[in-house]
Amino acid sequence: MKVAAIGIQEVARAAGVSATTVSNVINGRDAKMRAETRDRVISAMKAMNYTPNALAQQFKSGQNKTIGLMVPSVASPFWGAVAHHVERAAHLRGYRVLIGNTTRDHSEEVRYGEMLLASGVRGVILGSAHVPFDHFRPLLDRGMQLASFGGRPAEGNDLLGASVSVDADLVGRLSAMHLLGLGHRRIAVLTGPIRSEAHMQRLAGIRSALASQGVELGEDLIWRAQNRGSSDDNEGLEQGRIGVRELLATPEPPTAIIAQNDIFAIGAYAGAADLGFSIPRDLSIVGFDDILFAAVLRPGLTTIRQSVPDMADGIVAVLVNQLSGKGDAHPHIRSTPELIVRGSTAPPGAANTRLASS
Amino acid sequence: MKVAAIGIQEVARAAGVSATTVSNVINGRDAKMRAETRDRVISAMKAMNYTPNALAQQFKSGQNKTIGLMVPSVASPFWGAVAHHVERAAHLRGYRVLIGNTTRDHSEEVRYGEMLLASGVRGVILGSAHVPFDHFRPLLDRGMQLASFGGRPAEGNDLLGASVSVDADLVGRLSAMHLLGLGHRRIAVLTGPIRSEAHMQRLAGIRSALASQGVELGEDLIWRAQNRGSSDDNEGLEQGRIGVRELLATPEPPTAIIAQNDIFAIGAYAGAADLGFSIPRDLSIVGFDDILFAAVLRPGLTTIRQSVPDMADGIVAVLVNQLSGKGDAHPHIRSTPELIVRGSTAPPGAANTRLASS
DNA sequence: ACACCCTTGTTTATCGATGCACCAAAAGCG
DNA sequence: CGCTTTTGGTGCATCGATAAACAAGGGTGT
Repeated sequence: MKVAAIGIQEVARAAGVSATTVSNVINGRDAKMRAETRDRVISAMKAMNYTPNALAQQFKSGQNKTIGLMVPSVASPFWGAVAHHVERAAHLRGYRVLIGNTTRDHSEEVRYGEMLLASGVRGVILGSAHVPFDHFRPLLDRGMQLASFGGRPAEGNDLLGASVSVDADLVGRLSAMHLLGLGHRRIAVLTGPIRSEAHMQRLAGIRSALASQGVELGEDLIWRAQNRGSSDDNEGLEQGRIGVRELLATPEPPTAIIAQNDIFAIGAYAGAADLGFSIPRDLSIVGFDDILFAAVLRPGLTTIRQSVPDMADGIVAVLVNQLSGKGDAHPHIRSTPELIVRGSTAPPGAANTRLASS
Repeated sequence: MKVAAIGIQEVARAAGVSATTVSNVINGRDAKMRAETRDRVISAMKAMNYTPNALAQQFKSGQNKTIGLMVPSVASPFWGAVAHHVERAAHLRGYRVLIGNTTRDHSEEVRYGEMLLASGVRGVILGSAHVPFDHFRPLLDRGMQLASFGGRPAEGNDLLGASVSVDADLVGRLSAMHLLGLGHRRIAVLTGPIRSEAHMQRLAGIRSALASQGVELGEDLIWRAQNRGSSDDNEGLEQGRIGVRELLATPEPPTAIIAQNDIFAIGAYAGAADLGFSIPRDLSIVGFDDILFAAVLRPGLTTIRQSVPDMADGIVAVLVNQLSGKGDAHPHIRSTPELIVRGSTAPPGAANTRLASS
């Protein structure tokens, strides 16, 4: 069963030096030996096809070149893309990525965090930050570095090592301004049960943009999904569908909808179609994230893009930096959102005439 | 910098026993001690909030409760879903999952495999199996177990520890039979550059189903994407779009298309729309995988579902079994595909009359 | 009464890489 | 020439958990 492991000892023997010298070669401490000796060791390593046992290195150093990534679900297009780019960025820096689907469940998050800590992982990137982070405090006390992708809570800043997020207020403004510019006045918001800081800020951005045109966002125009158990982020599809149907069934339905994200927006497409509403003629929809499918839908989804590759690379860079001890205290990377106009938004049309049908 | 680690020694001291006894408690060797002693140790562990250092355990045993997962890209809806369910299944069995995006590149696969091996990972699940597997032989020789998700090459069976795949021949048959049943006779195939065994079998299934009705699948009706560099599995979208346009621009365009997977199929929706073809009136489309979006598209995508949760759970179960030394030699799990009929397929319509427009 | 075994532990060696203390030989130096 | 310093290494302890070998006390069969 046991595989014949080629260790540093065997290499040392083959090269006629001590294990320490081989170790020095591996770690590039060239000043510690003659060039001739180093070459001899290197060729011995090559000949034996030797790779240092990473497990032993990590064990000895206590440092683990691995970062943990917690996302609601990698099956979600958005978080899947995040995972992809985080892995790429980490790989580039010699780090591995352990992935965990936590379905936004606090106890899952903690369990997974414990496992990571026990495995020597000291840096974790947290997708979809929850407010508050208090359940992570025990982990942090034991030396874990926490980085957040997509939000930083107003309170509990001290818990977070680093974070990257899009300017949520601006996201809200961009979506609202775009719709206002098209002439919409009755604008609804379709959102999930998540109450993160980012969500609040986005809502605030929407509100202030609307207010600048004298439009108010009444509570009746905010549809919030109920939280139901296994939030694997794809149920947004169904929630968006339900939400838009309820919004459109009101006496005075909105002419435009700002969706929590593209998944909700795509659900909204289906919900609107269920009621015979045509997009964008009867209803304009703005999403968020710009997932791959946004461009392929018919009509194309107007959405606010967050640059996942940049954000992923940024947060990984900062986290890796911190893990090697040279980071700032609490860096925050702010990414700029971008409005992508496609076919799902247009000036308000004949929505009122269609109302009777429902 | 160094975090005060609570080790087995500290617990032993606190409980007034030896480290070995604590180890025995951890590993449930209850017969080795009195119940009273065990309880004392357990409460000491609780009091000190002790977790065994997984790194040390792995280092000692050489066994690593981690499995590697190589997929073309987790950003792809299908592989994202696979990653999700593999992670769940592994987590359930106490395993972690290291993820790697290999973009179907051989040297990336090998590099990642080397990294895994150095980290003590002995079991790897390979998404989208490439033929042949020879580049993995050096890894296998050093004790790595390879499992394949989605295909098993005809040759090189000995390299593969385990595999799970859908009955590809049946997939082909199901798609073709469905279209034949609707009355289609001119059926095209839209496929990527990948030449895996599964693809061959699927094509064979299509061919034999068509042949049973006296229909032939000419080479002019098989559109193959060119391979271009970074195959991150989402370019299928663009490829499907291009492919369908080329197919529809021929003198005698097909009335139905079988796409390599749902991504290609969605691309085909866009391509058909580009040319003014309406689905399913002018063109029927059958996909493969049944990704989440298949149900949300307008019209819904008729597709062949592979049960990702079952397959993921199956392959993880087998692999974990093998890693603990009690597995069969080369088990293969075969999953049954299922035809999901939605709105993208219908009897052939007025396609010929539209032909002039292009 | 003596050999033998079972229970309930303890001591010791080990996995592979690494940091620290140490040391022999060569080189500099007044 | 006797002294220190530099060069180019070697040997040993160590990280935390664990398997193997061993031991002390008590019962048991003959």
